[in-house]
Amino acid sequence: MTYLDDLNPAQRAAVLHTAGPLLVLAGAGSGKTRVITYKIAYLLDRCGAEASHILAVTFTNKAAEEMRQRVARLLGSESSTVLPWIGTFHSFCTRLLRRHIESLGQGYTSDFSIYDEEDQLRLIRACSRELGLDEQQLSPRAIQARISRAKSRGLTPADVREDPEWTSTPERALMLALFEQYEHRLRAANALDFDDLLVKAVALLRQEARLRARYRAQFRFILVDEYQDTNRLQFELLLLLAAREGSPGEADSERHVCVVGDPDQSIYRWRGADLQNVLEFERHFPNTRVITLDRNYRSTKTILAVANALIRHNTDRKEKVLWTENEDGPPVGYYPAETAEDEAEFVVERIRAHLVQDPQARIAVLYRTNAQSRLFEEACRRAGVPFRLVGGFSFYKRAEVRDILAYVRLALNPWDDESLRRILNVPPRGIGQKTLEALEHLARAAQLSLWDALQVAVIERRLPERTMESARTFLQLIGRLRACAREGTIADVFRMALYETGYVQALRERTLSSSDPLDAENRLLNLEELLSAAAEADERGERLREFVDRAMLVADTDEYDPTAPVTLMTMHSAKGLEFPIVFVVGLEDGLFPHARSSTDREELEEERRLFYVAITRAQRQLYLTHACARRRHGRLAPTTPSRFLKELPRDLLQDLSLTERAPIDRSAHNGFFDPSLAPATRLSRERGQTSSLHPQASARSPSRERGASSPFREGARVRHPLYGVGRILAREESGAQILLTIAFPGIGKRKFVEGLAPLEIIS
DNA sequence: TTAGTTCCCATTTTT
DNA sequence: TGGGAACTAA
Ligand SMILES: Nc1ncnc2c1ncn2[C@@H]1O[C@H](COP(=O)(O)OP(=O)(O)OP(=O)(O)O)[C@@H](O)[C@H]1O
Repeated sequence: MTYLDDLNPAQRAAVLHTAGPLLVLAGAGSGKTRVITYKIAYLLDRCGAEASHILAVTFTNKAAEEMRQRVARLLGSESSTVLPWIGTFHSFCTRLLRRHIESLGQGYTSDFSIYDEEDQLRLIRACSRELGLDEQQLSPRAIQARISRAKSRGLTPADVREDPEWTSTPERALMLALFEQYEHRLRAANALDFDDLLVKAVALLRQEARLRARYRAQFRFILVDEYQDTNRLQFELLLLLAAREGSPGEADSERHVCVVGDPDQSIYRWRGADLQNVLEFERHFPNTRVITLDRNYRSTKTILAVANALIRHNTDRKEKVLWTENEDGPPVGYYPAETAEDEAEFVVERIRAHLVQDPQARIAVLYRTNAQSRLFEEACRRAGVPFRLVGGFSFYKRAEVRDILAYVRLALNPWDDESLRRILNVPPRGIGQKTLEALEHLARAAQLSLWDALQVAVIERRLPERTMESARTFLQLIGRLRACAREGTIADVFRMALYETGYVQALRERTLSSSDPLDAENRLLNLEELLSAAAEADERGERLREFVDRAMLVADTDEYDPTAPVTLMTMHSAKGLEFPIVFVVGLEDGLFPHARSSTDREELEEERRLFYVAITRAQRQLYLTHACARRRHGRLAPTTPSRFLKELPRDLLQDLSLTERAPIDRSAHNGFFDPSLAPATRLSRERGQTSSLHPQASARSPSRERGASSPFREGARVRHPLYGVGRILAREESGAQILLTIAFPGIGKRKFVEGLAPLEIIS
């Protein structure tokens, strides 16, 4: 009974309740995730449940992995228990469809490709061009968002004809045509976009009664975390797998569905998350037991009071107040910086102070948009504070990685026109725009895939002689890659996609003679990493398709490393995480709440919930900062503090600009000051902040200090994973970065960015 | 016809 | 700040 003692009575009740539907509604940090985790352990440990009977759904892959580890820890090392399937809805659907999509009878094969947002945008552009639409008028992004929202509600182009969001638009005929074309092309490409993964899984289970019965019998325990942000289709899936069907022979009483969520933390309605899933849960699952948890274990009383005060400003909610036995803790730090650069300096200086005090501290900097990360990255780099950046530049979303993946995806699915289009002339092989257009024309006329069109064009000699040669070589290349995909290891396939395609060769040439050798350098490194990832997957015994699926489904947040001392990420990515120290930055109207979500009341309330999520990530110390002036479109413009700040209790906030010695090194900012800053300076003076608050504008020379603290001195020997051992020839500043020129024997000189490149000092 | 360059745009959040 | 489209040189 040991681990059950870690739970309070309400939590324990939730864990012990294992028959029938259960809805756990609870505030931030009240132990919802803990309930799910413990319940899995309890089911395996005490209820004799088989791992295969349990389906646990989390919001991200990373959360899934963490949960798996926690469950394993609870069960103890002595148990060699197989763990249940824990993952996101999307990965669950992927698995289901890889196995059964052919029964759906819509022409898909189990080799279907998964199209992520980038693929979708390319496809939409292609459709747009084909229909002769004006891109200015209908931005591909907007179309993609709208199509996705419709699909996540389970709507088809036919349904959408009646939908107000669509019929009210002036371009509705065009939009509709585009939607239809998009769907048509996806199907022809044997490809599913993210929404399709859910759409088709629902269709499959709805249509195939036997399959449904089989999975209903298997997954007798279904647990869903972050339930408040599930969409319509995910709810449908839940209904199909777990709602009472009334067919005899089914032991519904033994069936258990447990969903946990917090309506105040619903921050994904903009992409179709539907709170109706929570509100109507009890209607769809009769005899639901509802348990609420309101004791917070995460944050100090102060932080919690601030969070509670904020969220009360939402009208569209059920009142619920969290409490805690934790100590009061320090006041929430508030710092209005003059400029966004100053804000970053302040935050990083504070981080440094915290890390000196407690090297184990885990600190998060949370912002509204990914673009805001840059200043904090630079400030960290300048100060020598190591950090992890989550999101924005996911490894598997980098262009070079996507290019190589496109080769592999094309090898796996010959109908995958988007992948083919992507790499047909990458690296340049003389099959350019005109040839592609000719091929597309042929494909359309003969109802062929682009791949088949290419083959036909070669066989029937429909291309100019020069192009013929390249096209033939290309066809053979993909043919070999395909054979390799069938028989070789994952690493073999990627090696072939890297080298035989000439991709690496082209990049190597660019490291020698191009405008941006550093960029080419970094790309080569990323590809090297991709190859290692492939080799690791081989070692785990993974299949090529699993590896590629995982690459397509990785989310930004999946890169989060819980042991990193400093993490930079969006507030959205921070959902479900916790940190002793949290900085919420950029609290300015227009940024947060974002200008595009400030007018509509519902959208504004979602922004407020987002702030609530951000605040409640903090365990001990919370900082709120903003800048009084910030560069936008390159121009420095004054800003207004976020309206949300006014909603927080004054007495719990401490204005650090009044008491704090400003840790800002003025000398570093000379270049930034220009006349347009004047209003902002005045603004901050009115707050009692004067330039005398910056007495530290000492002669501290940042570059010298950096030089002294860095181990990367000229003459030092370093090891690089790709090039081996070399010697540092030069170390120079270039903007915010420091460039190292390193000579490798037998290879030559290479340039790297200090702190970015995987360099290791050899003493 | 292709490849490289310049210019110009818009710019939230993400499974 | 970067990606994409239009433009231009080979
Ligand atoms: N009964 C308990 N005793 C001690 N600590 C607890 C207890 N319940 C939860 N905690 C701790 O409180 C913190 C928050 O728990 P958890 O992440 O499960 O909450 P949550 O409700 O999922 O949070 P959020 O909704 O903010 O994601 C964790 O650090 C967890 O270990």
